[in-house]
Amino acid sequence: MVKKETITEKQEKTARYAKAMGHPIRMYVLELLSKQSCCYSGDLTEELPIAKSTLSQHLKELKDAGLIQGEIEAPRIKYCINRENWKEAQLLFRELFES
Amino acid sequence: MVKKETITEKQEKTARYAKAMGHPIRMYVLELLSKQSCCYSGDLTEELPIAKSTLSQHLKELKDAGLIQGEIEAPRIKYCINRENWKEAQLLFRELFES
DNA sequence: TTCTTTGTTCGTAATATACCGAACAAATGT
DNA sequence: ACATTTGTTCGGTATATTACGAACAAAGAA
Repeated sequence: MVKKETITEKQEKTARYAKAMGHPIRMYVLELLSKQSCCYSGDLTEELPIAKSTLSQHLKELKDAGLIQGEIEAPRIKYCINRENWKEAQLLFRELFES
Repeated sequence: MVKKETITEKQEKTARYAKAMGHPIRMYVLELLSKQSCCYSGDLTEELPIAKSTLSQHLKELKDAGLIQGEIEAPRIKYCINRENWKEAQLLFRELFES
């Protein structure tokens, strides 16, 4: 199975991370979580000028992209950076910029 | 004029760059241009599996985001990285990941 | 059990993105 | 002047994104 791909898997992956980071709200969340350990989405709802359902969607996108992870800490959910993928993204972007 | 902003200008800017990078085609172009000096869009049309009009739109987005710049070299247009903004983006992402 | 808290999912609407081919514009070549 | 090359813009369509409030689900508190 010969695939003549012009776009590499790495580029696809980097683009996927970039897309997830491509919104101010999500950037805000990522920066917050990368600095402090974790947070609850309730905290974010208070700080941010959006409905909780909207925030939920943004968090889902970040989760789907693998950049954050949620841990149930009833009755709330504690969100943290997904350190493994965060590191991967860090590396991908570093490679992109340092080339 | 007191503005209670939760999202910083820096985060907006980083998100804008990230959004522009959030597509495989655009990531391909950015990586190519960051490595070599410049290229012509005709070269890209041959390599990439998209119509030239579609490519033109992607290039426009990268230009609007300030990541690349086009220089007329008739009858073609030579595209290069916008080094100044590329550096800014590099810095913004480095700060994001290193915090 | 019933109420409250917390966050997701649903339904919906407005806007944005991605893509194509056709038409167009600008400049060079014949 | 006319044809060719190169890339943008236009018109259209399909899909994705962003946003909201309402409804829902899960789990602890009264």
